[in-house]
Amino acid sequence: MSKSSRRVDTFASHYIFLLIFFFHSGQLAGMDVVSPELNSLLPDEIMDTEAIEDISDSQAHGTNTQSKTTNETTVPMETDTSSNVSSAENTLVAPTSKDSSPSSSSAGNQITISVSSTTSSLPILKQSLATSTTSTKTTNSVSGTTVSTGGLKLSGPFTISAANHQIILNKVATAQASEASKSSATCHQVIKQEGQKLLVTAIGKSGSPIVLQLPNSKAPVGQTSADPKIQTPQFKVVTIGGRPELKPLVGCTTNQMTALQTQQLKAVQIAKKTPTSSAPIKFIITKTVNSKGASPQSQVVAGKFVPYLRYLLFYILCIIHLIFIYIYIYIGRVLTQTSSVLPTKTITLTEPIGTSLQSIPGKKIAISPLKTPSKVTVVSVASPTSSAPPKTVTLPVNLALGQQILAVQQSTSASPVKVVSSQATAQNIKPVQSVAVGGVSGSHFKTIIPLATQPNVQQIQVPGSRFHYVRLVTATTASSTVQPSGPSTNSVQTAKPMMVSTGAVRMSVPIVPAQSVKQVAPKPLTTAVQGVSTSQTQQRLIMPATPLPQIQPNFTNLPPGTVLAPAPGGGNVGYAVVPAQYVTQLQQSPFVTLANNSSFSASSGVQTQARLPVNGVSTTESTSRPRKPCNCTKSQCLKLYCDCFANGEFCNNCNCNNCFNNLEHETERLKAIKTCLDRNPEAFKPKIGKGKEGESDRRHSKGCNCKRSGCLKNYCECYEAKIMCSSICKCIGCKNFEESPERKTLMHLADAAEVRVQQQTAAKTKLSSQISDLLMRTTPVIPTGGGRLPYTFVTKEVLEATCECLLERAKCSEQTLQPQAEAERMILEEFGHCLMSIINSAGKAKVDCASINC
DNA sequence: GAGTTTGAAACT
DNA sequence: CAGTTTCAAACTC
Repeated sequence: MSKSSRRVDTFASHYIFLLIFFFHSGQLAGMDVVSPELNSLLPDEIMDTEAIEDISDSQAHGTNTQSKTTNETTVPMETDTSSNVSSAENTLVAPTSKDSSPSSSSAGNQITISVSSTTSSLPILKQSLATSTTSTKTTNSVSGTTVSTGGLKLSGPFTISAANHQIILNKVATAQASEASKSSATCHQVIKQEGQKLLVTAIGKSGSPIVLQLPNSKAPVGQTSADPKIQTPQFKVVTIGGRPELKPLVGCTTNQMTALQTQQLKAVQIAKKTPTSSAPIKFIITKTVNSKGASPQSQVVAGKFVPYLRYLLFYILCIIHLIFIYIYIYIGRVLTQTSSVLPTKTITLTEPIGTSLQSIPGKKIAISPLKTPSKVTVVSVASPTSSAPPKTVTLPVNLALGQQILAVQQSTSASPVKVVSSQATAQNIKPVQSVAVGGVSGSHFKTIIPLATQPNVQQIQVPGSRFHYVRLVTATTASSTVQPSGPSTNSVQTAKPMMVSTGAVRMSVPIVPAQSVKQVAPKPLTTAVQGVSTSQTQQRLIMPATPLPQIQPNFTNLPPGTVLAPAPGGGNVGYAVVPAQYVTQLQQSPFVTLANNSSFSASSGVQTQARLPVNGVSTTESTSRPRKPCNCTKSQCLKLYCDCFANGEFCNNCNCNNCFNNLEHETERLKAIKTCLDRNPEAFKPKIGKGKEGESDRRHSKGCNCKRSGCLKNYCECYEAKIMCSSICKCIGCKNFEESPERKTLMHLADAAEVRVQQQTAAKTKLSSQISDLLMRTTPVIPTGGGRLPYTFVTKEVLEATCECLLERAKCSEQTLQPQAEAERMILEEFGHCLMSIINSAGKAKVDCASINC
């Protein structure tokens, strides 16, 4: 688990602990968990409206008599974790007070409590006003009306059975419930209860859930459990536990949930770690919202839990709100820090028509907000007007990132779009699970915007690889609606994979069709946009925008920080590698460029341009050296005459005229790139490459053709690259070889000049530091007053005077024939007087200086 | 800074 | 592939 996840767990555990503590306190004090006033104040949206209505109805009916009997009898129980848990088949049914033979197979109200092996994590369930705090002792089978297991309380007829490391309390509504639970207190028997169920589940130390099940009594008696037709269509699950994933409550409960129910499940999950248990504990409160099969009896029973559930849900909601606030504060801080560099992006999303999503009005669906407050991922899905059925796309997001998804959906499709968010979140640890992409069909391209990092930085989920941050360079005018627009009409492009290799990381970026890209891009796109950046260094290699076959191999040689930019004009051009340092240009362009966020941040304000590594030589030297601006006048900087263009860079701060080497003329530029590559496929490859075996490590790939310069001037590319001419050079009168005296002389001169420059620089630096040090020593500044320190007043004259005073005192002592000890004392006293005089003088001078300054 | 030189790139 | 032209950097004054 990532740090962020752990942090969230800690964050959530804090509140959960308080919550549980409060519950315990209230229970032990014999108070109602939720007062009527508080209960009335609870917002209705906390709980499902239907469920509340059902419960209210059940309470109004009051047909269930079990609530009366709950207070009458309390069956002390004690959970024997060592024996009962181990016995998988032991079904212990305790006799209830009045209901003689409760049966789990009865269709009446049942409370099924599955207790894990340990009681350390027992939840407190107060079904009614029962206040018994007796510790329970689990026998083989216990039935009763009130059960207290550690902190757990149950009131009303019930049966308790332990099976499979679980203690099952089957609340028996009617006397019909009888032997069946005795005979088989396994989960299946519990499952047999039909109708609505209220499941309060906590996972104990062993991880087994504690299930409080309130089934509806409408189910016929003796009905088998596996009937899915009577299953409640909806559940509301509140899970509190250390492990984010939603584990099956009980085997029987899980079996009851069909796939449809799973989709309709609303889950709020709170990570928690019990202070008393090393293992994470999960409380799962499941409330059915099925209003069809509600029986009066079960409704009454469920109504008893309404205060508790309301209370619990209210606090959980509060916790969620707190976490959201925390997230937003954190994001706000991050955005504030990055807002100066990058503009924030406005993402407007509309709710899909006919969607079956949660009724969150904000058009944003917070998925598992409790997981990580550090990062929030917003997935913007701009759905086109295509009639393609929406497709639920699952994003295997890296868990370590601990991000969250604010899934926002824009879909004009009539088909409902499902966000399998909470469910997936509950089932998996991954905080970011799935995103529904409305209207997207067949797209494997997912875009996630981690707001915590940079507003425009997005992540591309590359299959088989880790997250790759990319960045959406949006248009200057943020559109409120995510509508793919642009002059480009070539929306269909063949997907072609690109291999980007940066060191040990090799990444395959599938180029999806432009149409799909448009859907994920929240900004108007003129064409398909792909950007991949895997490092923070800048790039310098320009790759052709056309889908030339010879281009793709070059991607393997892409330097880190390479950015792929789209062709603005469309046509047959696809992607081009643009310098990462031209983010500002990209930001203002209508194109979308994806790049490494760090590279963007690092290069946003830097005008220096990096060069490709030359034959493995580190680029740090060349990177630090700013590229010289070009002065092209006739080539429009679209030919290899231009160094910028040849180096795969945009012209920046150049002196060129009529420059086309920019994004404004990207079409022409791409055409020029294509032309150059047609002429020479290796035109943009570095000219200085590795030599043959035994030769120098670096040599010119083509060799020079010098005739007059003797290859000893910078006209010669070999000499300019500080390499010697090789056999492939066609130079005439070459003097750029190893034994060349001219070359040696030149090199010596050059070295001497360089050394001289370095020495001068070092000397200047040293001198400067010495001067400043001397100044600091001679005139130290008092930080507060700005005057001189007292010791600076101990000048030579002062020292001489002090010494004279001390000598005079010594002479006096000698003349008076004082003993040596007395003489020394007198001298020391005199020295003290001198020091005091110096200090007083310094103070006076300081005051005077201050007065003068005033 | 203007002019010249030079050689790579571009063109034929 | 060779010759020519174009071009911009390097160089000189």
